[in-house]
Amino acid sequence: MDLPELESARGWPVHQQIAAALRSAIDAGSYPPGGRVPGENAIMKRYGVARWTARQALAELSAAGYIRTVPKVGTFVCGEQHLVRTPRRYRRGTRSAPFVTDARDAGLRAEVEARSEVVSALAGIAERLSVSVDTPVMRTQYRFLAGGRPVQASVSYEPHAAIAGTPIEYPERGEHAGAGVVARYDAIGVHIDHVSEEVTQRPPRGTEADDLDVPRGAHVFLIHRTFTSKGRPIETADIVIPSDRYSLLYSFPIPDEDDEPTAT
Amino acid sequence: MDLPELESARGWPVHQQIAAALRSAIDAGSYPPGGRVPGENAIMKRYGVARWTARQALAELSAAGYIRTVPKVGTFVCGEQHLVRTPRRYRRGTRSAPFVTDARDAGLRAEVEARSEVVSALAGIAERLSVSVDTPVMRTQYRFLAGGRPVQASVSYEPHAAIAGTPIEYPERGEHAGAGVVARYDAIGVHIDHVSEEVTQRPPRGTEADDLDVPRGAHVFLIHRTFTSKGRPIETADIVIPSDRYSLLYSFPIPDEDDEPTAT
DNA sequence: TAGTGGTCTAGACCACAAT
DNA sequence: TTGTGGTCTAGACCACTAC
Repeated sequence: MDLPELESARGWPVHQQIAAALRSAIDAGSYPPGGRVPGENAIMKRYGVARWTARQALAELSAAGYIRTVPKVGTFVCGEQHLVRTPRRYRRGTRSAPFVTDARDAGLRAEVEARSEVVSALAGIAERLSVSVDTPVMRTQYRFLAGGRPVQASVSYEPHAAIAGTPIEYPERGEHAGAGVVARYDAIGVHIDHVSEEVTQRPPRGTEADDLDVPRGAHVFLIHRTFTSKGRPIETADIVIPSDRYSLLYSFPIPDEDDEPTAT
Repeated sequence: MDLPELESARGWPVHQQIAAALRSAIDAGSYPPGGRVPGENAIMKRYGVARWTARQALAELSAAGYIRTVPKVGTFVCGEQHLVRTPRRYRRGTRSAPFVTDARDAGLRAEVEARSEVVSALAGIAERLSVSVDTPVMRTQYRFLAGGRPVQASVSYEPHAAIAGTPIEYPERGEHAGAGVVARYDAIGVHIDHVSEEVTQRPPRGTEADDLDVPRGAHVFLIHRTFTSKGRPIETADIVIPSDRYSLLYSFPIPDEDDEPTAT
């Protein structure tokens, strides 16, 4: 317990002072990555504060990705394992999905689970795919694991008519299983030439916190991705990524003045 | 006070039940956007819970962007004003900065404050600009307002040698004030052809919460952007954006197999 | 069995705004 | 003045984990 005293008796809230003390102790290396950090009870004793105060301090560091609190086990320093998601890898000719390459770059073993079924398009998806409501679409639910831990989940939608009876009908089966969307459609002669991704961010919902192992207070990225070929939507997906262990890297050319705008 | 009873007496934590009740009341339109929502004290009375429990319920909705709690004033439903940041607009030939166009699209008046000075490059910036430490760089601090409210802040760095004595030396002065980076450098014959943005996300730090008017529990996007010309870094910036009122839209072509990789 | 964090109660004082 | 949310105390019970 080498937490420093709280000096600054200014008007600062106590929980912020404690959070600052703990943060600098971690930065100084007093608590090595993966190691145990004083938990609620320890902080209550150390500083003579109530549980609420201790928890507020820990919640602040937890949201910032400094620590991770495991219910009934303890509180630990987060190692800085940082995966980078690289949509630039949506390039043609890559055999494996972009995710697999990203994970290997980080030195992690990658696994992908997928499960497909044909469903009727709801309004939102129908609009994104430019089809009418109730059109049959192939819905595929993915779960991506790196180093044994889940790091990404997504739900993909493709108009069924475009792939029915082709070798890529079921994304998780056959010769093209595990390939990225661009490579899969290349296999049936559909040349995907554009992607658009809308990035937002929010706390985990429903079972996302459990499924993706999102620590308390941390948020997830939500990406709405649509692939198009000559302006026509080919596939759209909702991608959920825990933001505490991922960053998103976008790298692309600056279009010239005379380029035509593309669909949103 | 038309909050429903809590039916589900299952093992669910009370604060989650209250949050769910309040959320559905908002979704159902019981509390119109901008209107007042039951605060901590009201929830304590309505459901007979302690302040901590009430606050946890409100914190959940606040982090999700449903409500905004203004200290000592009250708790209010967030209107869904959604700005879209569109780096696709880094196109050549646009007179005004991309931000201004984004804000106008949302029907808001845009203002930009900027302040420049020459400083010595610290290690991180020096690396991103491929210059040595202590090289003089022009640092510009921006603050962007839409409809009178701050919605974006950034710090930009450019090697001073490249712009010293040119009409674009001070980004906020002269004929090219208010132009985007691409247009400014076009003015001195430097053709920026590529941009890379790394997106992360975290709670607001220091004065960011106040400066950008980030509600309690909400997070900000942090973008590290670098413009390059023929692979050589021209400008790099750290951009901070409140994520509760912004989404990021990336739209770009899929490179072909034989394209060369670009610098990270 | 001892320790952990998760949840919750029942109070309290404060500064500030009056959406 | 009244009501608001911000902060805090001092307890409590629980389920689960680690040893």
